[in-house]
Amino acid sequence: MEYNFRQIEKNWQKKWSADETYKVSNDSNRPKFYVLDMFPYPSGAGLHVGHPLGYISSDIYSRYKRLKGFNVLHPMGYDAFGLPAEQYAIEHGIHPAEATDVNIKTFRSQLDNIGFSFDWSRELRTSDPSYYKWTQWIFLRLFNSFFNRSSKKAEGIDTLVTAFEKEGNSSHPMPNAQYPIKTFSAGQWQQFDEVNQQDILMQYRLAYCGFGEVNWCEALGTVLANDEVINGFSERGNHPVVKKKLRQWYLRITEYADRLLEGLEKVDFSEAMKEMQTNWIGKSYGAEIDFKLKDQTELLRVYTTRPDTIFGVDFMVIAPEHELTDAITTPAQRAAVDEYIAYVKSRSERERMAEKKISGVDTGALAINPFSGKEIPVWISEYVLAGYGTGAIMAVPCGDERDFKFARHFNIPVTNIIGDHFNGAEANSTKDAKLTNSDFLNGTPMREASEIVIRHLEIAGSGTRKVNYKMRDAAFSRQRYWGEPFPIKWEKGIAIPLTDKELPLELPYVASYKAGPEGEGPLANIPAWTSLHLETNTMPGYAGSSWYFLRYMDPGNDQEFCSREASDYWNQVDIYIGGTEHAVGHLLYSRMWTKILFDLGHIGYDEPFRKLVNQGMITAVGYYAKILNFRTADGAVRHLFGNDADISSGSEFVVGKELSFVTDRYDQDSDFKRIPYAGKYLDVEHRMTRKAFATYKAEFGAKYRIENEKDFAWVKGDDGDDSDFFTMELVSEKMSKAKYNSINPDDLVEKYGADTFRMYEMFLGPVEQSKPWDTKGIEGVHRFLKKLWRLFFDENKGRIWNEDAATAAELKVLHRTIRKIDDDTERFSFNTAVSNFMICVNELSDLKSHKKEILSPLLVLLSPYAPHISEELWKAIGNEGSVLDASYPVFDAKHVTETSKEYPVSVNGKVRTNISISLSATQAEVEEIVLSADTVKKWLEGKPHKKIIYVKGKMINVVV
RNA sequence: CCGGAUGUGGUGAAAUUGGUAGACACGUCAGACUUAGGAUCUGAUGCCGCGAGGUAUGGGGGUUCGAGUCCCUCCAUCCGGACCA
Repeated sequence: MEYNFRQIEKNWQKKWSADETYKVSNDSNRPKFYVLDMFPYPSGAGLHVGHPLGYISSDIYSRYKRLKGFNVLHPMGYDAFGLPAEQYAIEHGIHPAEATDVNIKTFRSQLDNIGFSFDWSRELRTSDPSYYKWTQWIFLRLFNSFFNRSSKKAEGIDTLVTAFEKEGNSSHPMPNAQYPIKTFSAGQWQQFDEVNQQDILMQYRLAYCGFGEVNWCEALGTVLANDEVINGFSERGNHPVVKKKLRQWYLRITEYADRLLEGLEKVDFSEAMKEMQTNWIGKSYGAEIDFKLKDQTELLRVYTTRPDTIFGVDFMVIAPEHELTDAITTPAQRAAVDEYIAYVKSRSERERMAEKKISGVDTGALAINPFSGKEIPVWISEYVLAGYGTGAIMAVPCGDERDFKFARHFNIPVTNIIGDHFNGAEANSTKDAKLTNSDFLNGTPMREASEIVIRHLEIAGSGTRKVNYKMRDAAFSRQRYWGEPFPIKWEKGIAIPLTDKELPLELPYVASYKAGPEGEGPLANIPAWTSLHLETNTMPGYAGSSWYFLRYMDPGNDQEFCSREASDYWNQVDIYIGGTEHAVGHLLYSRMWTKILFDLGHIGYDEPFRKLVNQGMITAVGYYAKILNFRTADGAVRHLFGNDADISSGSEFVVGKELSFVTDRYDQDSDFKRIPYAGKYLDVEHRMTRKAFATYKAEFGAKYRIENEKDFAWVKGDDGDDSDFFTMELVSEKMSKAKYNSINPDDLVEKYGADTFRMYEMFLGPVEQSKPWDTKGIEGVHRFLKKLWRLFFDENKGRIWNEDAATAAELKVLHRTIRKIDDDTERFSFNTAVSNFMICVNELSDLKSHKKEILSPLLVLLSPYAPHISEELWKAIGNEGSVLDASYPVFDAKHVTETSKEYPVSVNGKVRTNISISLSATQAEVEEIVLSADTVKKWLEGKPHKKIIYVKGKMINVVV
């Protein structure tokens, strides 16, 4: 009887599915546990071996918790709406709905292949009307609420209207600093017409519509959120992104900045993750200072985090787009300023970011230092951004590098306010100096000075304490088709929300999803849609994923997004597993939505994820032809490095630019030639021989096109073709279908089985760590499972397991394993757990142990990792029921206690020998034994020992 | 430039609180069984050395009886964020 994993795995998968083994009830007297994976976007490429890493971890943990007596929720679904799906659809000429359907089928079959314990009866997809009905419903809650800054929580917009009617907006300051109306009284409110009133309310709503600079991506034909733009290019597709003013929907996430920061203290995320979110929110403390301008009535307001440096201000810089630029420019500087503004306008965002050239123009205006009365020139320069702070800065060159470079470039004199800390050659941003040249602050440590300055400013009325955030409100609309329609219609410029009864507002089926006539979404092309004045934008990808963890709790509910009973029972996600790439996007948005739903009383907690585990990325190995060895006409062997070597005339072969392996667009600019999946054809020195290359071509040639091989320079060795070779470079790179470097789990499951695959993925290393994929090592894990099998069955003899009583040695092995596996699993150390299984099976094999008493508990331990083989053997040795419902073995210390220990004995810190000593030995006894040992005597060389360090159960060290 | 993480054999990696560095595997080498093996089993395998022994966790320094682990400093790689005032 041999280990026929294909048969075994298929059988059990069928059985588990038929028995609904993984169906989870909301009604249980066992404690709950919620394990969630970040659900995938079902791409056309399917899963590669990197994806299941997190899923396997969560699956092991879920099964482990189940054995430990918990009612475990472990669901899976699909993030099916969004840009990538639509791009894919356009590229392949298929409707996104169909493409998504096909892709999901592929995903599902790949997932099923690995034997996960997902409760598929709870599957959801964000593009399903029964799901996005509730996304729209939550959107309406956001639309109909505002952030009350006094209570620091979301409240219904009707409370705000009541307040306006009674007292204007005196208790609820206008959140939008750019809005023309800042304050109004109850009387004024009554007199505004409806459009006006609605417009004001729009400034308060948590989901609001406004005009704003957005990240416009021409190639994708849409607006992107800040986190979807990387260095001026789209995250998806790497297309250029420009700033553009458009009517957009936004989420007022800035109001939640503080709550999002505070919340980080009560969740178990990695420090790195918290740091990333904190940086993204970018809270800074400082002051807004109003500078009077000489001969002008306007005030120039700046934001600074360093009010303590107020006496070091040598010039002011305002953004070229600043609203005061025009008004304050003196006639003498007019021409230069106009010219500079024209220059700035001609430059793209990208150019401005890329180039570090110092540029700027003096406006001729003079600002007046509120304390010293010093007159300070006001410049414009593109290094100051209109969008941050007030779009103007007070420049302190001795303490700020950019300011210093600017001052030096334009010969502006620098005031030193930090004494010895400033060397005149570069700025020093220290906070540890005592101030100099600072009037009443002279001698004050900088850290104390900020407070003093702010107090003085507030008394003088020329400044206020101010907290600033880097984070902007999140753009929440896309000019695209494949997303949730907004449940909003427009009448006379007023956004009217649909009623809950009108939901879902279904996405109409269209044959073509090209952009609308004026850059709007494709929905603008549908007369039936526009005639109802419905909003033509759709929601972004992160809408559906911001609350999906709640839907799993109560997936079929058509009355509510999730019943309060269900969300109270399952509560927060206990373990959330996914990649770091969602650190700022998805995680911040879902945390915000959770807080809003909590504030409005729909759920009972305001953080969605109690603990977050970030799985590392599995990288691929890329193979590049690096060194080519070739023979020239004069017979010399030469080495050609990549394709950048210049081949002198007279060589036997024409090599160089013509030499190439054309495989994909990524190698166009590379110095090396990519040869996909070359791994198993290389020898230890990463050399590809001519013979191996011929085999390679036979297998992959048709698939990946290898061109111009005739120009390839093979080295002729003395012993024939075998010694012809070229050397390849191996590099780590991201797995992607386009790079022809991804590995499909299906292939590995087919060859080794799901259990082997699962354990091997875990065996690679710690879950959180990124690591390269190398298929070679999988054999070792497969051998382990076969070896396990042989504890039960012999190829020839059949059954060899028996029901004899276990020996002390066997029990010791078992209980050591129980302790290790339990501990490792609990702390997500799955790689060491796999090692410990191997050690256990090796030891049992050495003991020739085939006893059910030992093997049964072992199978329970193993079942989270390798469920199929565990279930098969569990049944084969005559156990009742499923191993999945067995109870977890309990560690008993009495089986592993030792009476003596083989101590490493060191002399002066170097281990010289091992001596077995009873664990109950006293210090004096140990000293006597150690000193009488021959080896120790030898190393002491007759010298007296100074002292003997004896750490019970650990080691002994003799100090001379 | 700022922030975070990581540096251990040919490779993936262990070492939970400062206590025998390299567990467990891959690979390699040698051997056994076999018609054959890409099956299975046994042994060896950080480096130098015939050996005794020496030496070794990115480099340098420190604390300690004892450091991969703690402290200082420098270097390298990866990942984020970057004209953020």
